[in-house]
Amino acid sequence: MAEANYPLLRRRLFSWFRRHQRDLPWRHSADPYAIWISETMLQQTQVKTVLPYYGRFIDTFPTVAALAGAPLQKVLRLWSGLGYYRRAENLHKAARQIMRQHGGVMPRAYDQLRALPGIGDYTAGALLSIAFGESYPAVDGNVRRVLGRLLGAKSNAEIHACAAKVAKTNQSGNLNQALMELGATLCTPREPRCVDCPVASLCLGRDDCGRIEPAKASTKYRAVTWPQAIVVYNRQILLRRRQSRGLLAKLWELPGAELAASATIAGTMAKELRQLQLGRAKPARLGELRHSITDRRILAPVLLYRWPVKRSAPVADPNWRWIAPAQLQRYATSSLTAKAVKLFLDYEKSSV
DNA sequence: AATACGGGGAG
DNA sequence: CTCCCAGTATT
Repeated sequence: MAEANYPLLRRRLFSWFRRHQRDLPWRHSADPYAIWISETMLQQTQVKTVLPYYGRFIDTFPTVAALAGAPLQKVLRLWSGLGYYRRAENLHKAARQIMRQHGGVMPRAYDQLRALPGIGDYTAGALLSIAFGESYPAVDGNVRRVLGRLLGAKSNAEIHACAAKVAKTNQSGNLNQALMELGATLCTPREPRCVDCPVASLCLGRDDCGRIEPAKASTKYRAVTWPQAIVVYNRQILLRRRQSRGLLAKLWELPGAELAASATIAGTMAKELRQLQLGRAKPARLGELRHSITDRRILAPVLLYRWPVKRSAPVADPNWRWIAPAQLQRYATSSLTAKAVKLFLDYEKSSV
């Protein structure tokens, strides 16, 4: 790792960022709470995906107190489709902790921020620098890549040292954002646009990023079949709530399950719908969805079951509920559930 | 150090 | 289709 002209680097980054930064809603706010929400939504999630969620969330929960006072299900509902739902649970939990321990005011000390669930090293640095104007690095995937190419920083320690030097200024929030913005718009993982880069003349990896790019770990995917049951009775469909831990915790979903090895769709659905006593009802197959959840590549056949009208009081379990399909958006669900219900509604519309 | 945890978009 | 990404918490 070579020495760098940090003052020049900071000047170039800052003036480029001032001129070329994207106009994003959270950049209009100086409220640490709003910045916290945006940084949490942006964890492992692209700007374009976050955009429709951010304003809605801030409007509904404008303050720490509003978030802390809301029921978790309402928070999860506003998070539906954004993924990594633990982030929403942690936000809710952290808001309540801030009410208890900090009088409802976002703490501005590193250790206090790190003690909040869902705030790790990156988010703590982002809040300290962007929201509180402290000279603190914020190292995310973009910064890691940018500094790797720009300065040849390889190890974690090197990258942090470089990031800290870049941020060693009273504009650390803007400098940190400039590094991230550069990584998101120009210094992209593939096909970086070095011709437009404000620091290309200082860059060790210019036009040679391929060789400076760290080796990427081989990702392994699992092919999964996960049937989705639309059980219809009296224009309503059946929804159930998932368990409190693990994948899609506490979200509502259509009955169904990941097929175990060597299991069949029919056998799995018979088990999942056992308490409904549908007998040997043969479902109609409305179509197939493809969806990804973390490492799973899901193939989801959507199956339509008609509830036998004569049976009464179908489901007593409070974690199962009949709903009108149009009411789905009142429930916290994953995108897979939303896609399956949409498929059903489109099917109904076309078959009338 | 590995693994779990969503989802959409790029190419 | 494969690969990637504005991370954190758990094991």
